[in-house]
Amino acid sequence: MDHQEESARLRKLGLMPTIQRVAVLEYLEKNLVHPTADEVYQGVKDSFPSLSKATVYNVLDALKRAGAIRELTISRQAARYDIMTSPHPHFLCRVCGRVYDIDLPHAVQEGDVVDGHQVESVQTYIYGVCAHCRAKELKKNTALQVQGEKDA
Amino acid sequence: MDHQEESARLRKLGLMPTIQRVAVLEYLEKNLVHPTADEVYQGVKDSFPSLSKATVYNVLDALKRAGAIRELTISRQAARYDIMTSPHPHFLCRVCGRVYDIDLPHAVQEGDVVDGHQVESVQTYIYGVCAHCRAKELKKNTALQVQGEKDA
DNA sequence: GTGGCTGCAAATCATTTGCATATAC
DNA sequence: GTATATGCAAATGATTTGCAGCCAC
Repeated sequence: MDHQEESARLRKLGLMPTIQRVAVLEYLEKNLVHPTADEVYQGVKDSFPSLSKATVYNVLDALKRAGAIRELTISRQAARYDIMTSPHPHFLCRVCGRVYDIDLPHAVQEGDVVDGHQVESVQTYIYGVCAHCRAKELKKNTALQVQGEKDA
Repeated sequence: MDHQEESARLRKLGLMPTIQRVAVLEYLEKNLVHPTADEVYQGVKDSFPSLSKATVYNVLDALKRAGAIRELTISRQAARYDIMTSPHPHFLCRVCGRVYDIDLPHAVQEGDVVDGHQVESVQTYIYGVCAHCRAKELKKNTALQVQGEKDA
């Protein structure tokens, strides 16, 4: 795998294409599950053992300020990162902790003015139980109910 | 000031009406600027010097789980707290750091199901420059422009 | 060359935790 | 009296910072 594409992308963003930046960008392109800084670090370190976590934070910050990625504060515990695409809501499952992309428009758009405030970016975070975990809970409850009927 | 009202409210929420809980609830009712845990602590401590910050965190967590307040993760630095009202977006000014309430409906409502995911709560965070800071920047730019014209 | 980046370790700071004491009922 | 909450101090964990050495240009 050559990294020409990522290098060119970084140059266009006005960022020096260091090996670390290429590696982080590549990781984010291949892992669209909204990883935390630590997950990026763990993932990239495999193929790049000398990588420092401080560098991961530096790179993520540079990419964020260059507009290549978005930072999600959907969870209080740790920021998550997402390759920049058209703005869309995110869903955090309180059971499994996964973050899903939601394909809906925001009510407010970047560039709008609301109540006199200039809008530069928008994030919508939705919290609840995801389809996957709902199905599991349903199955468990059905099993319990069957058990209860046997007991009765 | 009696605290009968807050005590009754706490009881209804299923929470023991301790002095600390009454004080925190009262503070939140009077300070609708979305304070951080530390701001609540500093504010309440004035009239209640023995208060511990751990207790503030405990109380905020109890109120949150009882559904009396909402926790905002609009900023990565610290959570902010808001007396529970009908859901509405919040705006964080990157210049002054203030958080404003925005009177608009969410695209997704609590209780909805989106992509099979059960929605329990929704937060919309809007980032940019607030009306107040925009006005200030405009004034400064105008002054600079006038200065530039003098220089020319 | 040299300015910007990386890597390391230490510092920071919000939040959590353990536990002895105090309080609400 | 007992279960629950508080207060203190120490622990945790994400993020930041300082700084010496390294790399891209």
